Order: sequence, then C-alpha cells, then structure tokens
Amino acid sequence: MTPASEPRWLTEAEQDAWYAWRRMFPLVNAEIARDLSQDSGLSEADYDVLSVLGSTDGHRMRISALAELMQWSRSRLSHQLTRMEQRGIVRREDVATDGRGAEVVLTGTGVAAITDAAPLHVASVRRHLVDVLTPQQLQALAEIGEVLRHRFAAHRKGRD
Amino acid sequence: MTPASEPRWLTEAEQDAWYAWRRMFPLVNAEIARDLSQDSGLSEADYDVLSVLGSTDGHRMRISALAELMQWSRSRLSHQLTRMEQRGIVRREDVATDGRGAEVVLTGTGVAAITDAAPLHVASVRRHLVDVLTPQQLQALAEIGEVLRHRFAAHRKGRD
DNA sequence: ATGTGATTGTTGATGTGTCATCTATCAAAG
DNA sequence: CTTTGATAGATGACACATCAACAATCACAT
Repeated sequence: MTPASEPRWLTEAEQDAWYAWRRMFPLVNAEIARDLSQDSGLSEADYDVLSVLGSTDGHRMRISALAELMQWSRSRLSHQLTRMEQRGIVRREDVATDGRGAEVVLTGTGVAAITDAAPLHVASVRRHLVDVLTPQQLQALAEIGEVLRHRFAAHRKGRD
Repeated sequence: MTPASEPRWLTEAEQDAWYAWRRMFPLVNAEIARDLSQDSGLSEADYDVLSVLGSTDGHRMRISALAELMQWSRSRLSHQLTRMEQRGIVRREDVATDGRGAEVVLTGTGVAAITDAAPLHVASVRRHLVDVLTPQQLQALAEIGEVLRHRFAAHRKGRD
C-alpha cells in the first residue's frame, strides 16, 4: 500500500489569501450584524428573510421556495420562522392547493421592521465594506463570487 | 425635525460585490467545514485551536494568550476547551506563577488529530478555494483583507 | 495588612445552525 | 383502491457563539 503523497502545502501568497479570507468575513460581518441589532433589533438572518419577503408580491412566499431562493436548508428556515413567528413579524399560513405546503406572510409589524431597517442597513454596509474598498476591489469581489458560485453549482449538480 | 435624508442605495456594481460577499463565504466555508468533519471528525473551531497549539513549544499555551492570538473571547474559548477536553484532545493545567491562570496542553490524541487532519484540510482548501481562483484573484483577496484589517484595527483603537 | 480595582477564567441563559428523524401528503403505477 | 416512493415541513438533540454575571487571584496604594 502506497503512503499518502506529500500534500501540496500553501505557498506564502496562497496563505495570505487564505488567511485574509478566514479573518475578513467574520470581522466585517460581526460589525454589520452589531449595527443591525442595535439599530433595528434584527439579526442578519431576520433581515435576509424579511428583505426577500418584502420584495415579493403580497409579501408572501411558499416556504420551500424561500428556502431554495435563499439557499437555506428547510430545517434552518423552519427554526428561523418559528422564532420570527413568535416575535410577530411573520405568520405561517396553510396553502389550499397542497395539503403539505405552507406559506410565510409578512405581518404589518414585519413590513414596518424591514422598511425601517433597510436604509440603516445600507449605510452600515457602506461604512464597513462598500465605501472602504475601491471600485476595482469591489469588481474583484464580484468576479470571485461568480467563479465560486459557478463551481458550486457544477459540483452540486454532480452530487444531486 | 428633519426627516432622514434619502439613503444612498447601492449601485448595481456595488450590489454585485455585496451579494457576492454575502453568498461566497458561507458557501465555500460550509463545504470546507463539511470536508473537515467527514475527513477528520473536527469542527473548524477544533481545527483552529489544534493548529495553533500544534505549532507552539511544548504544545501548550496560556489560555488568555491563546484567546488573544486567535481573537476569540475568553468565554468562547473556555466553552470550546471544555468540549475539546471532554473528547480528550486537550487538557487544562494550572500554572504555577499565577494562581488565576491556566494553560491548555495538547494530548497525544490531540497531536495525532491535527497531524492527520492537516494535509486533508489543505487539500480541501485548495479544492474549494485556492485552486479555483487565479493568482491575481488570490492577491486581490489578500489586499482586500489588508484594507479591512487596517480599518478594523483603527476603529477598535477609537473605541477602546 | 487592608481595601480597591483590574485580570483570569468559568458558568448559565439564550439564540442560532446542523443533522437525523418523523409525520403528513402527494403522485403515479399496479 | 392500494402500495410505493418522493416531497413539505416540523422537531429534538446537539454543537457553537454571545452576553452578563461570577469567583478567585493579583497588584498596588494607603
């Protein structure tokens, strides 16, 4: 039996990129999350769900469609919705056409929450990320995201 | 009282970058974390602690120094160490010179764990990130990380 | 020596994410 | 019809992070 071949360790440049990757995101995101919590009393997960629902017709969406769109597991979304429902910002409704199915609906409180939160959140994103980087750096981020997204989609197709 | 001024919403290019940022990281990191868990039975938090301890003299470090180095809260580290200690991969020891202090020490099992895990983890990082991007993109990541790190350090100084 | 304040590390409560599992329903084939 | 398999969604157990409180110890001025 052959021993495992010597692994290709990261070069210095690769390490720099990898460490940047590992540190960058939690750092910036923690700041944005803190702002969001202080300004609007919402978590990032709350905000993400609310903002998707806020831009749909009738402020409602089939639960599994929402999970699909957000790339969340059903389980995660279900737990999240339970918490949000308890706080009165969304409501679940059975759907007539499918006995298994359910929809999430924004409540009035929910609409108010996302409406109030959005401008503050954009400002926060600008402060902590967008206005800090050059247009070239923003473009690089977008391109890197594209590459990774494609790779991910291709990979998932292979596994499904 | 003046109403809040109209917020500067994100341009399309800025949105692309922001969404890339938001999706990219969880996506890639989830894959790497899944690999790590399946290959080695470790979480990313486990791996981070083990790899720092693995590269210290005597495989041991003062707990608060470790927290400082990793930029973790003491609380977070303490909880994490409790879990790791229960699984036998690290051990806590009182330190003689300071009655309050304690050190973490890698156990034999812990050394074996990080030794076995490291090459698989590097391969995973390559597969999901490093080998997917061009050298230019890696460099862009490193530079963006630098900018954000500086901004963060400056900010924190202002708050401390 | 003693009181004051800072530091070290732990703990419990709470919110969150993942995984495996469960129920109910659907759709399609026999 | 009924069986069979897939799908929608919820749930419980667990790992993890954060926050506020806490005990023990230290350093140091009085």
